[in-house]
Amino acid sequence: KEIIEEIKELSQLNLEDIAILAWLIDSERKNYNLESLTRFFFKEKTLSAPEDYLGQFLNLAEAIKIKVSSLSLDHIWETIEKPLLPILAQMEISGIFVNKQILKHLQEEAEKEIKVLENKIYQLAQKTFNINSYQQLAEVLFKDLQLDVSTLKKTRTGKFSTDVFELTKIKDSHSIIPLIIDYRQLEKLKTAFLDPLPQFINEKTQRIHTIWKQTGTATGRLSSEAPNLQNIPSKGEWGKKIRKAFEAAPDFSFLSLDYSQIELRIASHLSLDPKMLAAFQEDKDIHTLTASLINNIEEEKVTPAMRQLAKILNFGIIYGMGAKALSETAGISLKEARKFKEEYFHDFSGLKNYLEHSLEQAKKLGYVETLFGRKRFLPLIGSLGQIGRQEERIAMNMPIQGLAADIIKLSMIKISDFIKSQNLDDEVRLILQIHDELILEVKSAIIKEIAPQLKVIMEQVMDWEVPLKAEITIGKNWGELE
DNA sequence: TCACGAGGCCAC
DNA sequence: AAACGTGGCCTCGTGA
Ligand SMILES: Nc1nc2c(ncn2[C@H]2C[C@H](O)[C@@H](COP(=O)(O)OP(=O)(O)OP(=O)(O)O)O2)c(=O)[nH]1
Ligand SMILES: [Mn+2]
Ligand SMILES: [Mn+2]
Repeated sequence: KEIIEEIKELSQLNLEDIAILAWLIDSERKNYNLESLTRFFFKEKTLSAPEDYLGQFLNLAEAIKIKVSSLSLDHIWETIEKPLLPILAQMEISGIFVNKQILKHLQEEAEKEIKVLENKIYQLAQKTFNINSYQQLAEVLFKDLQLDVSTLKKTRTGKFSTDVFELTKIKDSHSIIPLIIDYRQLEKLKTAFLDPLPQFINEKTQRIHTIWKQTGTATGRLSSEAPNLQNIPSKGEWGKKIRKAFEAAPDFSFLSLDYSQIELRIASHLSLDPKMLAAFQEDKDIHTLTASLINNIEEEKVTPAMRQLAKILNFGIIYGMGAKALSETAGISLKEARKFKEEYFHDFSGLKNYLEHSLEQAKKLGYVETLFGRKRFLPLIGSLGQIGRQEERIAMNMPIQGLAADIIKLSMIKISDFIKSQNLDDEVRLILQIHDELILEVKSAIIKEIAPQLKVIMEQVMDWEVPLKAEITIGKNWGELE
């Protein structure tokens, strides 16, 4: 501890700062602790004797500073990551209230439903087995019940896949299949959310305090762990039920602001694609447009589920999805998928050119970067085969996903400054960041007045031709935002 | 008892 | 599962 304090004073950096700087240099590492960083930056040496630690750490901090500035990463550090750090620390301290009784109730409800499904499955299988074991499940389906395997994909280790997509393909061949699909979903919600979440509730605060990881991704996004609050279920009846357990404090409400079609808007700005820019100038919704084209219906008839699927298609196509995957995801023929992609990039030819430009830059320089200079190195991009191809897709994705991350981080900083400047610390708190969405806890009495101001901050953060748009929703709990 | 890969699935 | 990408975390099976 003493040593750490000394390091702080001498280098003007603390351990967290060093980790973040190292992450800016090399964003794909698992680990940014001092041991592994020392090994990385002074390749031949390992940690020396304890009495040399201080000197070694100072050397490390110095080496990292030099590297940061040679890669021009100072800007992103000074303007984004450094001011963000205390904001994340405050968000951890704030936490979010979770209603234990609701969770417990849902847990029991899920358990009952799971038991019922379990028994029906055993009956149809005429034996009991562990449904959670896909090996045992595959044996029951394909040996005992003799279900047709001819259409089924194999996993990469050569076994028959039993994932939802494959099960759905054969769902009409036996009444056990739909039950297994339902079982899987409920079991997932129970084991991944309902069971563990109560454990994370802090006794003193009755709130969950996630860990916000500032060095957790290769693109600049945040991640959240213990528990991950960025993947709480949102779809369907159960998603809503679970989110309802996250409640605003008495006299407070949740305010959510989610950027509309964010990576598409960013892509239009970066590519200057005339059609895509025009679409956003006219406040069009490209996810909805894609849904209407795929389903052959009017945009007014597009359901939320259809729009969600179209979202996957839009980003999938942009980031290099193949025609085969497109056809299966969209539920269209291979021929139609090929045609859809062709027309997509014909319509958005400026986008296509931009993506190719990203690829060229990556091949030439060995890295890609965002508008703010956040970098991701791609040492294998020239190589033949699967890994080379994968890095090509990364090269197309990172400058866009990474810029989206830069943008929302800037918004967080501006919103935090706004809260401070207006002396609203007791009335407005940042609670969650979910990649392109901020959730705040705001005194109900002033929320109507605050919401549009925060919306403006988020929408004006970039000063671009293409409008950024943030959608406001408000509610007493996370499941009932309107 | 623990660590790890595989398979799987939740979110953006 | 796949020529979309970014994560975290669950269970199972296996091997120390
Ligand atoms: N590559 C990829 N990126 C995704 C996917 N889903 C979400 N994202 C990224 C791109 C989105 O712009 C961003 C935010 O997700 P949202 O669910 O908020 O979607 P988006 O903002 O596009 O539409 P929205 O108007 O908010 O419904 O996350 C996906 O399936 N693939
Ligand atoms: Mn969005
Ligand atoms: Mn979102």
